[in-house]
Amino acid sequence: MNREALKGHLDLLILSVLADGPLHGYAVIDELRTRSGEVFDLAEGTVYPVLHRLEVAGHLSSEWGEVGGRRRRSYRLTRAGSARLEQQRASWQLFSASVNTVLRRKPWPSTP
Amino acid sequence: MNREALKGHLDLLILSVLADGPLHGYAVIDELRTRSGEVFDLAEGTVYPVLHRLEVAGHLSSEWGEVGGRRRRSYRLTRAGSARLEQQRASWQLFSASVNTVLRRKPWPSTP
DNA sequence: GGCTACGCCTCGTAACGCTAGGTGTAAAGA
DNA sequence: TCTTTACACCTAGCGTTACGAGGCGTAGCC
Repeated sequence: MNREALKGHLDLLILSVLADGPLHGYAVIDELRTRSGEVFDLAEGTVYPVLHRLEVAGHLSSEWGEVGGRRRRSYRLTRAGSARLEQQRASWQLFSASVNTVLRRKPWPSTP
Repeated sequence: MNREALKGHLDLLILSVLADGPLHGYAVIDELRTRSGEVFDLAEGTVYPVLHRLEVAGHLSSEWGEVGGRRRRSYRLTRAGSARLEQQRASWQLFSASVNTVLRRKPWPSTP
């Protein structure tokens, strides 16, 4: 898979897994890996900055907790985050449909 | 549409339109805009460097010509370019399918 | 004569994902 | 006991990329 393929689509993926309930960062990575069938195996250095960015943007809210002696920061979608997710979904639909259209186009059949 | 959405997918699109026959740079832009229903309206500063990069990589070959007093550089897919296209296609299929899988996943239905 | 479309080019910038490095706890294995 | 692995967080810097802005030149139209 292309190294840059995720660019511009990562927010969508992360918002998407968080739409099914709050998760902490590490769990987001796990969830994405599992759901995608090991295709998306994201580095921590990839995911954490995104979570921070989304929180600053108001699309996520976070809450510190502790489980089994380990600090965790749990993220949940805000109302704005849900709206953002829907918008990103639509954006993805348009994008992928357009790519597929370009890909499917074949040259004119020979008309003898 | 996301500003970065194209990243990592642009080569695929360009190789794809060139698979249906040689085109010069300006025509590539036109073709992509038309095929995508105006969705992909790429800047020249985006496309020309990609064509150069793909040529250096051996995926395209170019030929200068003149039509109506205007210089044109026509690009055509090499054999390596065709192989690259197929590989990129497969890559896109995997990527988009994986994104869709992540998007479609819903929380477990309540089992009362 | 000026504007638009055609047709090519390059430099600089911003944004992004990721590598590499760091901190710390808990559990499992040697 | 010591070390490794998994969990869980963080950040600075790097490389790639698409794109904006600018430049060069021709043809055709108003």
